[in-house]
Amino acid sequence: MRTKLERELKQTKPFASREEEVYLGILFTAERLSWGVSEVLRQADLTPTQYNALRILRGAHPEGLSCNEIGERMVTKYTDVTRLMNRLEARRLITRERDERDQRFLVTRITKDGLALLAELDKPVAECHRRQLGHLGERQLASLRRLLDAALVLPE
Amino acid sequence: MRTKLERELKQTKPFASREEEVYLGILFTAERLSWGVSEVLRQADLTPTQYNALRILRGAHPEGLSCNEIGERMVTKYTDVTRLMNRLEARRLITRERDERDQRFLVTRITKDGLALLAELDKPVAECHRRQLGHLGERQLASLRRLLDAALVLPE
DNA sequence: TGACAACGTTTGTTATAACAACTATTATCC
DNA sequence: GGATAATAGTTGTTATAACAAACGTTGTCA
Repeated sequence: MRTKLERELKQTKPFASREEEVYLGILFTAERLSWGVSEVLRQADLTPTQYNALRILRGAHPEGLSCNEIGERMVTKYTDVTRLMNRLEARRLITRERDERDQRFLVTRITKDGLALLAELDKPVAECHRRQLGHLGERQLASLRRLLDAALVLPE
Repeated sequence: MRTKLERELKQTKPFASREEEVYLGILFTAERLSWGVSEVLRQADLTPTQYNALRILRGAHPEGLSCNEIGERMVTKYTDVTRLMNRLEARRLITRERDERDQRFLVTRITKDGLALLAELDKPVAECHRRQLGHLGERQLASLRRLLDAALVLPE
């Protein structure tokens, strides 16, 4: 039987290889899932990138992080952290200050407003995930987690 | 033990839920995999989006497709097919002509040059996939394929 | 048959991602 | 200790993604 992926992509010819099919499956699923989350984030006027950065800063609260560190922890590696932070700072969701010991570093911290915004989103985001993936159940989610981890080849 | 995902994201706190972990796992894996392919495509000066569109047109050769149809078949749903095609047409990788029967439609077809460019890329792309996913082996690839398909909730 | 809706594509606008060049600060090493 | 490299962040530029409004063509229905 045709997979949902084939139907979605209106694929008429078979995939070139098993690897290619899985590759496209992962990309397509990622696209679908992140689209759902984007919808939720729109109510807070946040892009997925901005949300990701704020989540990272919440995880690093109250110590804060440098720009580079934020960029490296993001799901989609990000090069232009400066302007991303400019926008969040303009909305008072983060603050920035020079590191006393090493003036090159800029320590970025999430603000009370930022934390409050994230708190508002926690439930709707969790519900979105449950709606999109909850039907898989514990066993399949665990399998998927294990296989995705196996798929990740660490950079040499 | 910590997963590769946790290490990659330098995650210090546990994920909010199993669903969230899988969600981030899929997004991160997709990012990693597509980064590898982008590297390969760079040698042909093609973006992943352009490559995806050309692949679709090769699949629909020689009948061709309308703009909307191309946009809908793409892995990441695309809204601005017109300008994407403008760029490909400027490079003589596609041609466009009005449908005789219904002047609203614009039939887009891949050219010989476009087919030749794709043919050049077939082997390096396949090798990239094998490098990135081949180590999983048949069984795990099949499982992953099945689970990803199960994860896809079709739009109602 | 003529107004209106539906459809496919184009265009305008804005925001942001990607890349490289640049500035400022700290570390290294002779 | 001073030239040089390394590091952190900024800025400039270009290309493109996202969104909505507009345009032209075809279908529908009174």
